Amino acid sequence: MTDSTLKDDDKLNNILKAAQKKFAQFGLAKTTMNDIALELGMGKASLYYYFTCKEQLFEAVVLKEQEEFIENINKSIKSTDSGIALLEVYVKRRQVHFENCHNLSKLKYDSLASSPIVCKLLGDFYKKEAEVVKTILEIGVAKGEFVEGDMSEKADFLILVMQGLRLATIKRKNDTILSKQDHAVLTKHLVTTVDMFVKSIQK
Amino acid sequence: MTDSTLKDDDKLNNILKAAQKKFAQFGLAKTTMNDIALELGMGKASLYYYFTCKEQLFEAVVLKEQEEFIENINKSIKSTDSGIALLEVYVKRRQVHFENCHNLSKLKYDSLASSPIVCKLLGDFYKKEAEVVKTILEIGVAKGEFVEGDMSEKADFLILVMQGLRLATIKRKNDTILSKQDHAVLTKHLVTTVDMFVKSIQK
DNA sequence: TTTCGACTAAAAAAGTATTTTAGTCGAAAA
DNA sequence: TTTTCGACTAAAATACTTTTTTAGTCGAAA
Repeated sequence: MTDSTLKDDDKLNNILKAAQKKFAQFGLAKTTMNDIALELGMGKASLYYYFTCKEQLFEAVVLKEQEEFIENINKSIKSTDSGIALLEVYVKRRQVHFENCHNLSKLKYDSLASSPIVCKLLGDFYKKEAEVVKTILEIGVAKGEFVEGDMSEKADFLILVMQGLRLATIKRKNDTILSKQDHAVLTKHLVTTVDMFVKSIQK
Repeated sequence: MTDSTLKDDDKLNNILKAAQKKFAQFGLAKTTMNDIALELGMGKASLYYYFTCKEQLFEAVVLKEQEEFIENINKSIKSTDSGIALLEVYVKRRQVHFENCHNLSKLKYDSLASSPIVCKLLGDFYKKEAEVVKTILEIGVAKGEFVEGDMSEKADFLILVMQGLRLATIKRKNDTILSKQDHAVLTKHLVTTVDMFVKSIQK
């Protein structure tokens, strides 16, 4: 790797970080390319040297967030060999991820919340999650913790319920951003759900 | 009860039915008092003889829907004495209710979806449901089916999960109205959830 | 007691003018 | 050659204005 490539990566990373900050602050629709350029102290036109359009930049930010989360879980998968323990880790890490940097989840009331790019990113995230949970469940089966069966279907179901708990919690709070306390309560409910789920597939 | 009271009730019922039909068709915001009057073949002004405002009429429609559902469940409670069986009945009846006549659930994209009256009605429904589910769970405890504990909390949790499943299902369908098939899949997920829940509190 | 035509005030909708913003391009730094 | 940016445009968002629709009233009539 040459020096110039390193510098390129650094520059790109700075842009992504600035964009992430602004998108998290204002949402996709209300963040302008100028906002991001200003944050970086550079001209707006320069951004277009790195990204062809605003949506591509947003996509890159979200993809980075998603990858960090998934990699994080994958590390745990390598170092833990209990399906039950992994599910516990998973649900808690997931919560931290949503609480801290999930730019997608902040788009609830963004006018672009159901734009093609956002839908695609949400769908992709769900697929990645389903894959990871399926892997965890299969580890549990291999270790003799869980009964055998269609783990793909069970993973989908668990994720659906977790997504639902988040949505229902937000709705009950009149669609406002969840407070620290709300997140804590949601975490408790999620853990209860996972416990219940584990019990239902446990040998 | 006199003849005239009967006639009054009949008239009121007709208005409620017409209003229910129109609200289900267009939602709260897009249904005009004229639409409802036209449906009844009467003048708009006459409606104001029975209801002081549009919101009061809507409230009456939703309250009627809610009462029908709750009464329906209460009948089953009187004729069944197994908590497990009652939960199964409950989840299925609930689905039928949402599928057929839940005017509140059709307001997702209504501009008045978060108006005070709608919020109040949703909150009231949740409280009524929580009460009913708590009663069911307590029957289960009394019959020795379920372990003892805070049944109020457990009822809240179960309802939260059920609400969540519905919301998550709708969201995955890009916030469109659920088809018959979608409802069937949702019902399956709800039943699975209740089974899981029962297993987790079973003696 | 119940119905409704005629009315008003307020809100929604449609239409228009103005401003902002995404994205381009060519020239100039680096 | 790679990167930056000022100046520009077309399109979209916003602000503003006018027109239409609608909730709700009232007095008269059935």
